[in-house]
Amino acid sequence: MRIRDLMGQMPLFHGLQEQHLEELTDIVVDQTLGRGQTIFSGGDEASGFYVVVSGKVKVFMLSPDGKEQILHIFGPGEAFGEVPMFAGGHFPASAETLEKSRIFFFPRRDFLALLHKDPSLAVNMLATLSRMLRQLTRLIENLSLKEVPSRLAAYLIFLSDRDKTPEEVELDIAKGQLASLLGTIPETLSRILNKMSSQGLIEVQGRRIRLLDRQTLAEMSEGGKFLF
Amino acid sequence: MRIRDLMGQMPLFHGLQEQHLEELTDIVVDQTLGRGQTIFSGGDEASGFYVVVSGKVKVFMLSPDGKEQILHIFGPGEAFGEVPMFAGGHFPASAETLEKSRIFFFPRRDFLALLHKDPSLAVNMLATLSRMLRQLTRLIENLSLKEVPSRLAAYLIFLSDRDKTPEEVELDIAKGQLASLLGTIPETLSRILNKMSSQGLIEVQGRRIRLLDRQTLAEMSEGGKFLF
DNA sequence: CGGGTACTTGACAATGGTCAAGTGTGGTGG
DNA sequence: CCACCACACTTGACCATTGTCAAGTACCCG
Repeated sequence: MRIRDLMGQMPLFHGLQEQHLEELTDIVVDQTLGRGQTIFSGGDEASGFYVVVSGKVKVFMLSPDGKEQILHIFGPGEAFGEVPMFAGGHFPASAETLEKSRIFFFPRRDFLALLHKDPSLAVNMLATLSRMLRQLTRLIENLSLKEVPSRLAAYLIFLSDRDKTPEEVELDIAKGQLASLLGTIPETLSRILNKMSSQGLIEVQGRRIRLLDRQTLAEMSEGGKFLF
Repeated sequence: MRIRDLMGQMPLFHGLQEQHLEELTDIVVDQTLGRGQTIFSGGDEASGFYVVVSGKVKVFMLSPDGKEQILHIFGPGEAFGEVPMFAGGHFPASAETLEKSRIFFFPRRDFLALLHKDPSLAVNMLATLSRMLRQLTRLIENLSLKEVPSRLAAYLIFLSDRDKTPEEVELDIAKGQLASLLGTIPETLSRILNKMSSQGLIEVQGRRIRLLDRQTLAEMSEGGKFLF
């Protein structure tokens, strides 16, 4: 598929003038990375931002002693690494592929020029950043105000809603990565999955999780402290 | 002071065309609120966003059982509540004055129209949102990857840098609010202040805190930059 | 089939939150 | 000017949640 058409499908570039889309295709850098490749590291000088074409990219931070907190996992059509474009010059977090991924890179200079020319591009970008702010707000809410079981319940409900599979979900990331996304460690996640199973809330078979009591899971995810 | 001049000083409106600044003065709603007044609550429908002219506003979330997590405290010249302007229609968090404050409110409709007309306004807004993203990223890093003493140390160092008072800082918010900003509760904060005192790191006299061992505090905070 | 990674399980420790009871302290009204 | 009240903060005893360390098991890929 042509680069031009791929970009036309990305929300970030919706409603752009044809001429500007063409200009973008001229400045974009197309790259394909294997699984587990580093795209940038926290603190790195930034010279542009990225969009996922295919695959999955995690954006995360590391504590001094190595614990990882995933901020977000980006899939096809989603942009990441925009913050240094507009504030400061370095990345506040790190990015790495979770699987073989195709990535578009947009150099800062050229992109900023285009931003000033096409207001819809700027407004799209504002929408993108706002969604990320909302997202991070939720993450903070979860980390600070809820316990791990609530976060897990919320994630399961979220997955089942997203994939429209009310009674069963399939994790699209490894359990260890899920732990990091939920702000905990694999051991704790494992124990909680176990506990939920023995309480008849779920049934775990590898990455497939059956939601036996969606009702209770939904209540837990609201944050109320229940039986644990 | 004239509204026009006040707005001219706000980073958000820097570099705007004179004509557009004038238009803004026509749509702005000027209001003054006493201490502890609610500006909006999480989940509320949003019809615009806000800028602090004077005073202090906290943006925060509440857990179902009442624990509060402050996301950020906004001072003069800072904008808040922009997320629903561009993504979804409701506020993800709540806002309340910490002291008597003067606030400008910008209605969504008129502001969006202006955004499409003046690219520098859009770019300023991108910068504002990006800074907030960076900030929330740090908050998440702290909540998830550091313990409370580290967060406190980082906050003290941050304050002393910000106010350029290397050996002593004056808290500009109540200790209870500081606890909520650091993702903990007053009791825990109190104990940690105590511990740091007995370790000879600091000396506490009400809201005045003497930094006796800046070196160690800096090491504890690991990385330093904190942006509350 | 072998080797490494991912995951699980157990015993333990510690961080931080809960509850309850003080101790200021500032502001207001008598 | 002082007494009092409300509110912010402190302190102590306790314990729940979660992380650490150390093995052990399952499972996928070559």
